[in-house]
Amino acid sequence: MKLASYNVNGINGRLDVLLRWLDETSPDIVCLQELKSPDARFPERALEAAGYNAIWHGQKSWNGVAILARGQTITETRLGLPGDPDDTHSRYIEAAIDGMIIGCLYLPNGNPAPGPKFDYKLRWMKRFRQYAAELFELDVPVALIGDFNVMPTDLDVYKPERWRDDALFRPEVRAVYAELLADGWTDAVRELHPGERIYTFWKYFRNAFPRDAGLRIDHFLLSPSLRERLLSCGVDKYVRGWKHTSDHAPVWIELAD
DNA sequence: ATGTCGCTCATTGAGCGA
Repeated sequence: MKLASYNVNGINGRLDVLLRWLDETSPDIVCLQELKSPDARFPERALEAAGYNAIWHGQKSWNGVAILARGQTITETRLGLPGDPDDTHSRYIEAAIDGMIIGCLYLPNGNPAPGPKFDYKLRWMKRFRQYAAELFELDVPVALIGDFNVMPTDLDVYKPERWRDDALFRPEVRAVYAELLADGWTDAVRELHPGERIYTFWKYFRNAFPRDAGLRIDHFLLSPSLRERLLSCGVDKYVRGWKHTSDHAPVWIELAD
């Protein structure tokens, strides 16, 4: 069973890229971020024609998350991250699929830091950690998947010294990510490849992709029972080289059935 | 500071967030 994460950076603007990738790689479950689409414009029929059921939480212009499943029932278990009724951003959606809980997240970027956007990011992360702990206690298989907008360590940045003050790499942010790991969650990609430079995002400007000036910010956090089933992982880096592509590449993990 | 995108509102370009 293959689970994937893909920040599409506009699901309607890049629908051709998404459909081509789905057709070529056939992941079983897909978490999408940055739909940049209101609910009414989510391309439900095109995805259905490609063989995928879907649930989504859209928003005009920004944010937006969705979960796709190929030939499997998706039972929505949550829309929106709990802990702040005033939070209007569409950044979390969750479902039960095939005996697992799949949480799909688009964590706030937080730039510029310091500032109100960075404060929101930190608050969101703390809410997320608290909620993740509740899921952890349920003792069911859980995967928390998406664009975390966090590089966990120096190994996850092409040039760490240039990113020290950025909201994706500041110590406060990495500390919360480290606390998630200390809580018992496993970073699936780092678990399988502890010493390897792996990137999932390359900026559009300054020729970042050809220079491989990348960041690893798209992650899979696994509960203990899913960690035991983890077989392999990868980044579909070639997709980042396609015309009209997102600034992220799809990332995937394979679990034993 | 810069760079390059998609989206929106409202006209062919500006502002925003990333």
